[in-house]
Amino acid sequence: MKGGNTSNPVVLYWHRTDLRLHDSPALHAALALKPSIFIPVWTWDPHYVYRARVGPNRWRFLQECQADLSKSYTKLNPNQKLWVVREGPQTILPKLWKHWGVTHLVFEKDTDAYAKDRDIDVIKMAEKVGVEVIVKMGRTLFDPDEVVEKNGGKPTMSITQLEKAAEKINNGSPDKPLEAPKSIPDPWEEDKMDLSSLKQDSVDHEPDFNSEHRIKADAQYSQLMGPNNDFGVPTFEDMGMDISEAVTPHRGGETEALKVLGDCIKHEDYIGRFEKPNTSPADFEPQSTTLLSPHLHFGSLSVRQFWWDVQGVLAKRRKEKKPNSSVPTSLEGQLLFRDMYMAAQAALGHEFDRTHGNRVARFIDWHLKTNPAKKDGSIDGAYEADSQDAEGWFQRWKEGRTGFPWIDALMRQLKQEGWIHHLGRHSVACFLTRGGCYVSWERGVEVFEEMLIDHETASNVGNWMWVSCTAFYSQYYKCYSPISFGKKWDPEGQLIRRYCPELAKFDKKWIYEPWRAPIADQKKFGCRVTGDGSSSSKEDGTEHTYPKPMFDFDERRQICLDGMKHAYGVGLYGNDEKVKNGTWKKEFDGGDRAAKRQKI
DNA sequence: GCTTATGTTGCGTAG
DNA sequence: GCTACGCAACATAAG
Repeated sequence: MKGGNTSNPVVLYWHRTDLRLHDSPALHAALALKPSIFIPVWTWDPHYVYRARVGPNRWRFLQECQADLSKSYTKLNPNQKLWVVREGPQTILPKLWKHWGVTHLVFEKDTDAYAKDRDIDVIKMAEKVGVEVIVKMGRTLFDPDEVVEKNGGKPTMSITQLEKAAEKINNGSPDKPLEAPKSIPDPWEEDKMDLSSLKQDSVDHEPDFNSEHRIKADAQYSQLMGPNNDFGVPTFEDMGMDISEAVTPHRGGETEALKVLGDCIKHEDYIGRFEKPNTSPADFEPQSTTLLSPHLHFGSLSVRQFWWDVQGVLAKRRKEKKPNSSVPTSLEGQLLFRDMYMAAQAALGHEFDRTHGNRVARFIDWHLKTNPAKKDGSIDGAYEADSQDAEGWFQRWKEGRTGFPWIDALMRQLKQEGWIHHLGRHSVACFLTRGGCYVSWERGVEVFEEMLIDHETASNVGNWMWVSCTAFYSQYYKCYSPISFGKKWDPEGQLIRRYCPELAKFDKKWIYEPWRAPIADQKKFGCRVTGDGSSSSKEDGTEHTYPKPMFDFDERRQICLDGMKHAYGVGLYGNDEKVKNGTWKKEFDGGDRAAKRQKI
């Protein structure tokens, strides 16, 4: 790679998945160039804005991360901030290189399949015009590509595989965190920073996966430098969205992330004895886990900082002869799972997030399967509407009106707060797929993608495949019950009372199964169990209603179990020819099994 | 190639 | 409140 003017480097730092100053190997490398000019940018990419499913809560979290980072830059240098430009990186970056006389482009490595393609394009363009590119890994404990290589080129399908691969990289020890910079060089003077003379490339507003959240036309791309021409962080106003819809109590930003981490680390007993299966999915205020996952997603917290802070506590406890929990249920184990999914994603690329063509995804004759990719390899998100029942169940699941209070409370918590406990995710995911609705895990992935503030493609897709027994895990006969699983953690039904307030007065005897309460009791508790929970089914008057269960769970569990057993017996995977050409149906009684399943 | 143990986190029932 | 076990039984790694 030919460098530009290396004696006076003009460094463009491209923030993406690293909204922080602490422990950023890429930022460290950028500043090590001793830039004469340093410009940290964020490209407000139409691909993410329109083609990723993002709900109001995650937009808000992202904006808080951007605003906090911008403020931190300004604190170190009053001339600095995060410079947000409104255009796709593939078109705006070459214009910026030219306009600002950039010699070096520096960014953190990404594992996402779309991001990888995008970065390859950008690197090629940079090389063409003599801009030197520096890419550093910093998003995971270990470089996912290196993990894959040490795993024999195969996706990591168990935590043991991940650990063994990590052992070969650095004796299983991630790099130590780097200090945040103490100073930041200047950008160009105001006149040269101004981009008014640049022509903005046209932006494809359609399809807009997030249109349902827009209350008016958006003006995100009205000006390259934003509506105030100040490179400011986009607002809900710009996006045509209503900020009052973003009701999550969880706050974004590096400052907040480091504060939460610091508070967690102080509780040494909690850190040392942490076992995920023993943390309650029903706890709120405070939650039973750290809530640091959204910060890991946006990079407002470095995962290696988290890892080594935890290691510090564990070492201290070992010295004090206090017991520590172990992988995989410990806190370290949770972070290793994240790396495991990242490496699986890195190995599989575009195959990873769908069934079709996926070599590790079992083929199961789910309802509402994603349609196969078009000839050009693209998928438009459409799915096969093979069952009206399943479509209805899917909508009721999504909206939290299945008639099973434990499921509905969790789905409403998810929608309101953008976060639910991992075991709560298991519970609702099992219910949608192999333990209730027999709907494809691909539908669940999309709903979580939209709603979760900590949405990480690798972990989200990986966990959906896990829980649906599509990959990673295969004991489909172990099924979460929407009644007894919640009861075990929360016999009083506090979570249900909070998120399904219409049931708040129910006796604990009925709170998980309100349809079984005698009518007289329902009247006494001020809530009738009737209808399907849709707005049209609600009776007028002051009395509350809660929907009847949408099916008999025990019956559905049996039907699902039978379906899974058959699919496992057939043994097809997503990359099988029969899956690709549709002849899989012959193995599933000519495609009749789905029809039979509905009639039961 | 065989057997055996293990695998992030289940449920329902019996004692 | 706790533990043990049947459930119906897969994939993978280790020996």
